[in-house]
Amino acid sequence: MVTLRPLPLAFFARPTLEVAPALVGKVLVRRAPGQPQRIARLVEVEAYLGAEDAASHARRGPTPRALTMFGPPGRLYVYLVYGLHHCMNVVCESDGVAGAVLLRAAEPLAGFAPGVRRLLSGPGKLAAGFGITRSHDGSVLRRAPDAIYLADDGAPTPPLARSSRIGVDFAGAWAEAPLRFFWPSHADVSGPRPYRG
DNA sequence: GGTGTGATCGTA
DNA sequence: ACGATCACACCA
Repeated sequence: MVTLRPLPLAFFARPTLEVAPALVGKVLVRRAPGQPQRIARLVEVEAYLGAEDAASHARRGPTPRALTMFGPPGRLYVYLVYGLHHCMNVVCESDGVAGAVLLRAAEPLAGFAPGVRRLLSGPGKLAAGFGITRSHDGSVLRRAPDAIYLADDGAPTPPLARSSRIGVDFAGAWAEAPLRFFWPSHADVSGPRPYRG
């Protein structure tokens, strides 16, 4: 049994561009009632910035959907995409400043069905794997029954690559900004294989 | 009030 | 390559 050190809220009270790469290799943890504790290691994330970022939900200001992105750091920002899938983000920056990191893919470590390939590869699958829905929007990351949190399990810092973000072709010049951070060649990274980098 | 649109995924 | 499916953002 490894020691899980929860990331303090101060970890997220920093520029989104600092937090995003630092999250690759950290673990996501959730224990829901009557279920085994689920643990997975993040292998792919994307940074979404404020009003200047044409790919970000914050680009139109604090609209009802994006309001959580403008709130205090260390909370989940969850939304529904394409009417079907949920996407799970962690809010960064200080209260009042928009910024969030989209959690895109993770390697299952414990509590998931064994033998399933790439079970958490893709933001929709990652949110579904942890049972995260819109009802979790705005919830604080914390180690508590049924809550979700991010932790450092003492594993060494993984190799890191960056690329443009996925699925944001509508965003003009911002579509090409290298704001996707991932563990290159890791089997659980999302997207077509071999991944584009 | 009506309309267009996605930070995706599975199948063909 | 495409369809599923709907909250939300925008316009009127």
